[in-house]
Amino acid sequence: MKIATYNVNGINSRLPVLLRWLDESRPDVVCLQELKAAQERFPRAALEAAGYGAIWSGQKSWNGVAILRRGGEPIETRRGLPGDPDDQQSRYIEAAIEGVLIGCLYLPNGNPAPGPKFDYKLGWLERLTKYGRRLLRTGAPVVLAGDYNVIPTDFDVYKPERWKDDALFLPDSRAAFHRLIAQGWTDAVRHLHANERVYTFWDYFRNSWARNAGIRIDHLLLSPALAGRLKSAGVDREVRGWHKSSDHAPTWIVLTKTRRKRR
DNA sequence: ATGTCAGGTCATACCTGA
Repeated sequence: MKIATYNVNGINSRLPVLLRWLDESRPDVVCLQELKAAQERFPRAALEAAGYGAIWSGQKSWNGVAILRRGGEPIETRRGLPGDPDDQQSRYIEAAIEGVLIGCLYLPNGNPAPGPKFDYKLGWLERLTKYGRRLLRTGAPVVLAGDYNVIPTDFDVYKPERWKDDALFLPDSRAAFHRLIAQGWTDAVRHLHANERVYTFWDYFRNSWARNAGIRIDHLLLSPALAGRLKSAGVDREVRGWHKSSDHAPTWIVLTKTRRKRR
């Protein structure tokens, strides 16, 4: 089973890129972030024609998350992260697909820091950590996939000095992310590519893509029940170079099938 | 400090968020 996460940065304006990538990469499950589309403006028909069922949580102008499933409909298990009933931003949606619980998240950017946006980011990360503990206690196979807006280490950024005051790289953000990981999650891409430079985002400024001035902020975290099934992981970085591409590239894992029980 | 996008609007020129 191939599971991908992709911050599309506007699903309607990037639709040709998304459809081309789905056709070429054929993931079984896709977590999308930054739809930037109201609920009724989600391109359901185009995705259905491409062979994908979908659930989504839209929002006008900003945010928005979706889960796609090839050849069927995802079974929705949750929408919205618990812990703050006043949070109106569409940043979390979850589904059960072929025995795996798929959490799709778009963590707040948090800039400028310090400030209310940074506080919101740290609060969101704390809520995610609390919820993550709940998920782990169930013992279920879980993937938490999405745009975390956190650069975990110096090795995940082309030039750490440039990002030292950024909300994606500040010590508070990294410490909170590492507390989440320390619960027992496996950072799938880093686990299989421990000594490789891997980036998932290249911003539109400063010719970043051509210079490979990237950062790694899109992550797939696996619960212990799933870590043993991790077969491969990677980034479809060429997609970032396509015409009218998002500033992120699709990031994916492949899980081995569950072994059939003997009778 | 700069720079590039997309969405949105008291719209064809700015603002915001990223």
